[in-house]
Amino acid sequence: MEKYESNNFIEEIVVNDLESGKHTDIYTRFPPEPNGYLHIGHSKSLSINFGIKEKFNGKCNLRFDDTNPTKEDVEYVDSIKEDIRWLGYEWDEELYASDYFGKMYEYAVKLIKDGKAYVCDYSAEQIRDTRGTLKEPGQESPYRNRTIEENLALFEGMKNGEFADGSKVLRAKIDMASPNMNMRDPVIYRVLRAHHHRTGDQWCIYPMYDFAHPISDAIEGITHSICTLEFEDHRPLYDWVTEACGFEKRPRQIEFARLNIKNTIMSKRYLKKLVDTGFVSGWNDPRMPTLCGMRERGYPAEAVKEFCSRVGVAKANSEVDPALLEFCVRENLNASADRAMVVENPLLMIIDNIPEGETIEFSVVDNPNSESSGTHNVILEREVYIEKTDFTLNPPPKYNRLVEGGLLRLRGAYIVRHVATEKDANGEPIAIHCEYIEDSAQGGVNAKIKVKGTVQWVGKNHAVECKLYKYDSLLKDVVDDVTDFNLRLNEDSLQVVDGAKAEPFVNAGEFGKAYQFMRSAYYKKAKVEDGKMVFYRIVSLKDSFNK
RNA sequence: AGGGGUGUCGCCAAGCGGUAAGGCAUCAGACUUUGACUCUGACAUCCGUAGGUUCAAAUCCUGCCACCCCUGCCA
Repeated sequence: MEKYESNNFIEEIVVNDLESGKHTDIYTRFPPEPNGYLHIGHSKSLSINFGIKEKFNGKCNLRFDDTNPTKEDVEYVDSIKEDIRWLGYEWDEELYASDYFGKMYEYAVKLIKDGKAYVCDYSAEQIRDTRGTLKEPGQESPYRNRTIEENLALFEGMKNGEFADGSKVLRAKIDMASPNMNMRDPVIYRVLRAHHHRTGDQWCIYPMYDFAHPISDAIEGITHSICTLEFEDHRPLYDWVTEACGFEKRPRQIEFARLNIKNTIMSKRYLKKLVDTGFVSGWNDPRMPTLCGMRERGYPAEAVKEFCSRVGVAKANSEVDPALLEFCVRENLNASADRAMVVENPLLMIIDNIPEGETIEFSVVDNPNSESSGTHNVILEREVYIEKTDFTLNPPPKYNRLVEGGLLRLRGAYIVRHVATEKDANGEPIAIHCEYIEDSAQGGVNAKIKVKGTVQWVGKNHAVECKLYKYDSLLKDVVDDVTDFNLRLNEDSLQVVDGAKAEPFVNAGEFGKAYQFMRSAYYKKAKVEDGKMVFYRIVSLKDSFNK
């Protein structure tokens, strides 16, 4: 038998079950309720469930937990499928809890016949009032000892629409004195006249999660039912249901700590509110921690998966540093993103020994970190822009860019020597004069001259102006008061981008591509706005100078 | 008459009685036609805490402390 090494406690359980012969085939499932979009937190569950499928050559179903029609919608099932595909996971079967409504009804009837469930006429309030408290036992319902025949007739009446919403429920007959609140005769079916996105108006009773989930798992032959920590208390009920229903092969529920990221909103309720109130443009707004938001922002799917893998799986509540996610994004983009030059705060540089109107073309690699990289041409001319911060009259210690009389390499082109500075009334530089050094381009005899620094630049007449959206993620403290969001949206309109790289951007097919703007950040081409290209910042580069 | 969980470096996380892996972050240095990347080095005498068992404990036992979850006809 193949030897497996487990990376976390869940995989360890799986390995043990394989080695002990308890299971020969592993089956997991990802069970979202279609009531919202998937966010980065879900990717951890995805990573665990599909990770086990892939690692142990097993199967994993996508099953929508659609037992509460009042909250669910097809819009959500479509988006969930799209996001899972984006991550590159392939589910074996696409199923819905609602597929089993018929079977679940039958199992409920079986429970009644076995004396393990009863119809209760209590109102929701009465049930609450008799449930007891954390420290005191509950009281048994007066309907608890109805005859099997009566229960059967009443339950069928519930199904047939003879009773008003909320007037009757089916309860499991377990133990009103249990210290576990979930075992105090939990409701397993309620009367609810709501249109279901799949079964329409066929049903007016719907099973509760605690009843539907274990049955769905068991029917599908799930071996390991992985969920989050808050369901630990439900495990006895989960086991009770599969046992009472008489399943031969009973799945094992395993719980792990959900993913939290420092300063990041993960609550579906808040995210929905942000969307509904129009504070963001939609679920896929690039500031959102949703998978589609991150996709829109330019995060590579592989980076998200790598992040989940680095976070690990355990049972301790934790908050992961968002820097880890950004690291994974940078790591991925560093290998894949083409480089482009951009100047955000331009300072005019006049290269005196290039005649007016003359241009010099240089070929530069798109991505020096990639062996299969293509090249593109950049055009040097008499007047170019460099970043304001790349020249200073008063260099601080360790400053290695341009100073008066100093040398500087224009990336991909020549080394230039500073000769003069034009200043405004306040003594601030408004333009600098330089001379390029002959034969200092790559391969030239003077190319090896040592210069302190290399900077990006754009030709004045060959640059394209675009817009940069420097989105920051929505911050948690921002939504503490939902009426007063501060969205941290910064829009910088700037002089940009070396023309050679910019031209093709207007072709639709080029959108979505990520670039590293030299010495600033990774950006993604997003759209055209007011005739200008719009870039979203994906993530910043590490910058040890600006610290 | 409460129950169920968790506590190992700033943030995650291995560890399963034999004397504290790894990653992120941080700091220092090297390299560099991106102050990026890469590379090198530093970074827990200590594992919530107090006792106990043992030749030996983060790992076993006992008490205590802290935090999380549970009183939906939500999932």
